[in-house]
Amino acid sequence: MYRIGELATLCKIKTDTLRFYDKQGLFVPSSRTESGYRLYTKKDAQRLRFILRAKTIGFTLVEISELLSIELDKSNKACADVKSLVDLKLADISQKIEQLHYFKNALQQLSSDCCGGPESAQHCSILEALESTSSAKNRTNNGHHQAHSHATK
Amino acid sequence: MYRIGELATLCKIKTDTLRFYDKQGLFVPSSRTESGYRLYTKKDAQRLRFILRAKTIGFTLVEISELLSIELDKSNKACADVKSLVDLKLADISQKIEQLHYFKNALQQLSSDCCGGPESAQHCSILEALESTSSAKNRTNNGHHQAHSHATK
DNA sequence: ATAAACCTTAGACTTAAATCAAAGGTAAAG
DNA sequence: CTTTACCTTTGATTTAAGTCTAAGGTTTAT
Ligand SMILES: [Zn+2]
Ligand SMILES: [Zn+2]
Ligand SMILES: [Zn+2]
Ligand SMILES: [Zn+2]
Repeated sequence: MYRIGELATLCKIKTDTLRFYDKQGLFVPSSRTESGYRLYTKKDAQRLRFILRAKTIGFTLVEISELLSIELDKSNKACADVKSLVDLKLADISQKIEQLHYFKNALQQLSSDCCGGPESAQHCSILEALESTSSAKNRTNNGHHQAHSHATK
Repeated sequence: MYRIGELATLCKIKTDTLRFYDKQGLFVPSSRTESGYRLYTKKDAQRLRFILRAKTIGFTLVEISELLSIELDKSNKACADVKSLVDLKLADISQKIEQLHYFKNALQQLSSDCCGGPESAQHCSILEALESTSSAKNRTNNGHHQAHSHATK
């Protein structure tokens, strides 16, 4: 059983945040002491870690709530409902990953095309890199130094 | 040459947003009419699309500015500068992707364990997993339908 | 000539997710 | 017994990225 301060330091967040989550109904301690102290179990801590992970990945608190709150309604919900919600998020994430990959490829192309030397970067273009990855353009010449003149002065 | 309203509708954003970006120095029209109307070229539009794409991926406007400043400044920058900045962003992105993958896997695990049927979610594996968040649970039995009674009634 | 689109500055409001502070307590630990 | 941790409520402030409104004016299009 953790008390609010313990859990907070354990998860590197503020007690304020935990009280905030509590008030929002997002993360309610599974019990209280007689005197009202919040008591969190290890399971609570795991749930919190789940929440925090979800957060760092870009889920909003509302979305996280949604996921967690199906739990409360579960006798009225079908497996289909639950699964579809998860699958929606899954599609979301997949798309984001895809877009990030697209970006990453473009930047990687740019980086590998760039000699990294002290000369002017006139011909290094992020926009062009992104354009070219989107349209699979003429990447025939062997990269940057063909386009660059500075390397072969 | 687009005027602010044209570009806005073209990219499905508000003119307000464009003026905002202008004021922030993030996205300045490449010219103005004599009378002061903003004029955007096709290149501007391209730049804007870049910005919007970057935004949906989760870059902040500041980060996007950084990315673009590489572009604007490039004649004053050396290849080394460009490359190091790009590589920094690359690391960023890679980390983001990694995190997203982590979460995707978690969701996929949940999703694939659920029958997705019309029955009560009372014993839905997804909810059970969220309840306990013990991701490494007894995954020995072949998943959801062992736990469920509804599938084999 | 009138409406629609644009210009400016300036400030208020919004949402999300906190964070901070203050007031006025109770409980737990050394 | 006193300090520290906790409780409550309320309200202010923060950051990001806009959005909205208003006032007062100019330009463009029909
Ligand atoms: Zn280069
Ligand atoms: Zn070079
Ligand atoms: Zn099922
Ligand atoms: Zn299920």
